[in-house]
Amino acid sequence: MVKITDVARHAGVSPSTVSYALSGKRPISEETRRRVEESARLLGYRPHVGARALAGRRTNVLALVVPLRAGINVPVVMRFAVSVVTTARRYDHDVLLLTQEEGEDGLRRVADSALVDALLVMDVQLHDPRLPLLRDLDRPSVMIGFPADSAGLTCIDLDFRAAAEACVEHLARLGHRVVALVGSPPEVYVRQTAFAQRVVQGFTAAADRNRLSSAVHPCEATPAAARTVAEQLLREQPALTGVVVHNEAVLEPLIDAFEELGLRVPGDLSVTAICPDELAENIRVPVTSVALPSAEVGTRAVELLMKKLGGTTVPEATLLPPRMTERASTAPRELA
Amino acid sequence: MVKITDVARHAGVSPSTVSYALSGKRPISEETRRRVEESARLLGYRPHVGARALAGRRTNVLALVVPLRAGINVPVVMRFAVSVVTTARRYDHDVLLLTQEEGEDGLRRVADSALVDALLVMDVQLHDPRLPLLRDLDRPSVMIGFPADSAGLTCIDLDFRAAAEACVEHLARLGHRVVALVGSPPEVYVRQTAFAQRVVQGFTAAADRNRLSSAVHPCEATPAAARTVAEQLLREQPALTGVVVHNEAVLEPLIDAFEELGLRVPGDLSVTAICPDELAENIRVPVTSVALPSAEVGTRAVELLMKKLGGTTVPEATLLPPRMTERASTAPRELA
DNA sequence: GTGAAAGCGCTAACAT
DNA sequence: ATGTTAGCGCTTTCAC
Repeated sequence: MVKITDVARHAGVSPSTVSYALSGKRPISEETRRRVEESARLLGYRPHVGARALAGRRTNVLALVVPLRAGINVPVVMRFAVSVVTTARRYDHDVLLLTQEEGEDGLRRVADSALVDALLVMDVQLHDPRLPLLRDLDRPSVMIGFPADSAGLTCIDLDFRAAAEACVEHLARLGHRVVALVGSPPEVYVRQTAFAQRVVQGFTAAADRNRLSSAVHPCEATPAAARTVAEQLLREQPALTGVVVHNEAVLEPLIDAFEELGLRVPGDLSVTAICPDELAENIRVPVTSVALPSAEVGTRAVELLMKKLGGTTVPEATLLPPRMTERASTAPRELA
Repeated sequence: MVKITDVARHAGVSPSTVSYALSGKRPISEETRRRVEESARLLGYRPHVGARALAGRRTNVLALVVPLRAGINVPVVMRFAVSVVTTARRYDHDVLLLTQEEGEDGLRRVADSALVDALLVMDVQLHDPRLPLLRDLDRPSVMIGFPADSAGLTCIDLDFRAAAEACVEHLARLGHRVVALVGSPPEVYVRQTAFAQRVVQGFTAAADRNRLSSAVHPCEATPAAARTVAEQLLREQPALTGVVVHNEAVLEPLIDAFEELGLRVPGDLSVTAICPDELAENIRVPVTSVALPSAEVGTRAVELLMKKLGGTTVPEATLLPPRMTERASTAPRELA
């Protein structure tokens, strides 16, 4: 293993000069800096992270806590994780993967043992048991999602309320007067996940504002449930012509079910969704949707964390504005 | 921060005794051990991993390299990753997440900087550029998948050849005489991923052994491609009654396509697959399948790594035997 | 602008 | 069975 003293000897300077030349934490003559960098490169020097952590109280490692519970969308989590790792690397940081299962103990463990400098927590619940811990921890953290009380925390997410409103406004502009929201599985609401509730709030508010008749239906993540909901919708709202779907798993089955029930999309029924673009684009009828920007959230979250590590204060709440793409699933209401 | 000297003072022993009592690396009187553990618990002592790594040359962190390229199945990767993290925790280890993108540099970086003790590499190619590095590294590693030459490496994977054979044997036993394999997207073969080729070999060998007429078709991961392949199959092998699918993305679309072309599954056509059980169970026609045991592979891979870290020699190759579950998609051939 | 030297908290070899 | 102590490789005063 090549260490800092090796580089120092090779460059003809002292170890501390190597350290400073490489970190830039104090002025070094251009000439020395060059020689040191050259030597480090030549010898393939990699600072021992343990030693660095011990002396400098920095590991350059971030913790990422991923959920693995029912109702979460795996590709979304994965995309998010990859974007976190990629962005972290741009800031010369690595990422330690923790599962939700480890809970508060896991967070405390990696923080107290100085394994990580900062934490990124996904899938935050309205009354998340980890919040007090995260507030107290001496290490900065960023949460993906919003709890009921986000004071003292840094949170980021898609503006789900605005996303739902955008969907409804779009349908209203197309002349639709009776709309429904097909939402997440019931357990998501029971768990009190903020984003699901915000979608409902945005949906309802926008529907009321536009004087639309509206209804909300949670839906299990199975094709059978989609079919059931479709039938129920037509029974309870016979004049229904606009649907907002916030449930990746049933988007396609739902459209199938509607068509099997004799409704053409978008001829008889306009469908919009809040889902990853990738999904919206690749189903039989490409769906007008508000994107779930997992990659962007990941990038932004890491950037927030880096600012906090650097001592900069960052806004407590970051809401990413919805971005809607019109596709083949929405059309003006056909007047009977 | 509470450190080992704090615990030592509290327990009335020396720091080294605390270290030994906690690690069990030398005999400690029952009485002392108990006192030390009690003090550690009471004070909430967490060894500083940096200090431990520096002194003990062990970080208790594993690197996991995940693929993120075209043609890989995201939920499978995620399930695998979660099982790796969970198993690693059972051995008191954490997991650092690396992306394939970082390539050899990434591996060298985390190894040289003593960030990790060992490496787990997914999605190994037949002629993987990382192999020489992994052979040379002073740190143990385990690969998921098999390269062309696995000498000197530790590899583990489902026995894909046996899996394909099991599918064909199953069809043969049911009386089918003309069979086809719908395989991975062409790029997977071009990349020379071993498992795809082994499936082809197993399929062909078993078909020949049973004197079945057979054909192999790569297939893009889109419903349109599935449709095209289905049509092509019926055109080129009009007597086709058995299909093996090794391509998660098109399993359901393919069955849909066959039925739209007038073939009932399993009435006219028996379908088997090599895919995650979760997928096989949850499509319209539950499919007889050989499971893709991502979670088991993850667990076993970590166990192998732990043995290697402990100095035990482990077999170079571990092939998990296929496990087939019969479902609704296969039936005896109807004699016309 | 650069160097010398004191630790950071832990483990393990060396004592007893 | 336990204690003493010398580092592990780095960062960061403190000195010049």
